[in-house]
Amino acid sequence: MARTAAFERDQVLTEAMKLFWSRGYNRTSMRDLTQATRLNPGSLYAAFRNKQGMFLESVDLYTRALRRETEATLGGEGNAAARIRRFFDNLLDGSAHDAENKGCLLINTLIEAPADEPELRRRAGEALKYVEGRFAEVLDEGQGDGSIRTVTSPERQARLLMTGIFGLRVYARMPEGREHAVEIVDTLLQGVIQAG
Amino acid sequence: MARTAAFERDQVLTEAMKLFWSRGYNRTSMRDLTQATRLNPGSLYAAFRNKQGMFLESVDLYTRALRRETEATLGGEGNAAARIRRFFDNLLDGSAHDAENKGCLLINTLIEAPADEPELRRRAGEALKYVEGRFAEVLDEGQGDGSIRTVTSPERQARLLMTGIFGLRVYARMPEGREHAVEIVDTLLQGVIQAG
DNA sequence: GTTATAATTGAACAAACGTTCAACGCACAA
DNA sequence: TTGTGCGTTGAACGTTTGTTCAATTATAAC
Repeated sequence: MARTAAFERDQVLTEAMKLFWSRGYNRTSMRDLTQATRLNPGSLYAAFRNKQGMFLESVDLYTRALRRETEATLGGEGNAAARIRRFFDNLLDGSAHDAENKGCLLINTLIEAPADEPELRRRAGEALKYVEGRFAEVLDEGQGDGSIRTVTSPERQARLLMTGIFGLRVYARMPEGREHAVEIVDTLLQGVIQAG
Repeated sequence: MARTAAFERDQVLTEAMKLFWSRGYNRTSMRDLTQATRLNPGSLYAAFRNKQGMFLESVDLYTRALRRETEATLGGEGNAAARIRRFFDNLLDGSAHDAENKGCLLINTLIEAPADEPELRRRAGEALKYVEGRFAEVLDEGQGDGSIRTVTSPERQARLLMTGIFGLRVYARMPEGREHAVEIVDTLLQGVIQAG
């Protein structure tokens, strides 16, 4: 019936996502996106409607990757404390290898997205809420198996850990901030993981 | 000798700062700034060199206010724990009255400022480092008077509290995030303030 | 009042922005 | 082989961006 698309949608979105991630939404121009994807404006607009459409799908792509990573660390072997430890070790590892210091796309979006574009915030927030929910589940399990402190509810602990992650990503942007990342995580987890 | 300026510099900067604060650097245009300040482009450029100059001075203005607030809460009456509590109560109060949910200009800048403009990050980071330093002093005092836990060094505790503040400002951007602000602060301070 | 100096004005600039669209090209169904 | 439908092309659009500057106005010093 018709001509077939000459590009891989996810491949294009990956390039777009990398740009949005390192430069933010506002500082990423359509010109940048056409160059990075090697697609002409018309093709991009046909496939993604407009710049915001590209961004939303980029965020979705990022979110899927985040969920995979979350399952890979919070799921699997070990007791609850060990798995949470694994999640944070993975976070620290990623941050240490982030030469550009891009941080987390969702958190950046939460801060950068304008108040009059609530859809962006909503999506980013929702994706992060998922991580919080998984934290709460694992913490609850940990309060059962004795690896997690029981002075505070799993939900409150989950919110504290999320706050810790958010704070870490901001702290990492300060001069020499990343040098303290490991230590901050240790202090944070001390308050949640059962000593001994 | 010459004509005198017809505007109050700090008054103009206050308007500029409010704009940068609520809309961010990139989404605030020179046109917005001329309208808000009722000054023509030429006057603004004569007084502040360019847009970045206006922003830097706006950040300075904000920083001065932050320092005053920090002294007003961390200084003054009460033991160390009470003063830190006062700082966070003030933070929560300000956040609750922030109808636009603007958050903190310095933290927003740390996230929004591009990697190729390190001066912005440097200044914002420095201003926040000052607060961290004051935290460390008060915490050290508190470890002496028994109001602050001694399991962790004051410097580490200070970094944890800063991370908590940063995290709170991100958490506040999530849907319904602000509803948990008070509770998150409580959980955070539990780990630092001596129980009893 | 005159003059020197600086502040103010606002139109105008080039560049960059997001977006559109008529023309063209390719692949599939018939 | 041909026709149809959709993907592709890239020049061009109208705005908006940050910034400049010659002309004008106001003030302080004399």
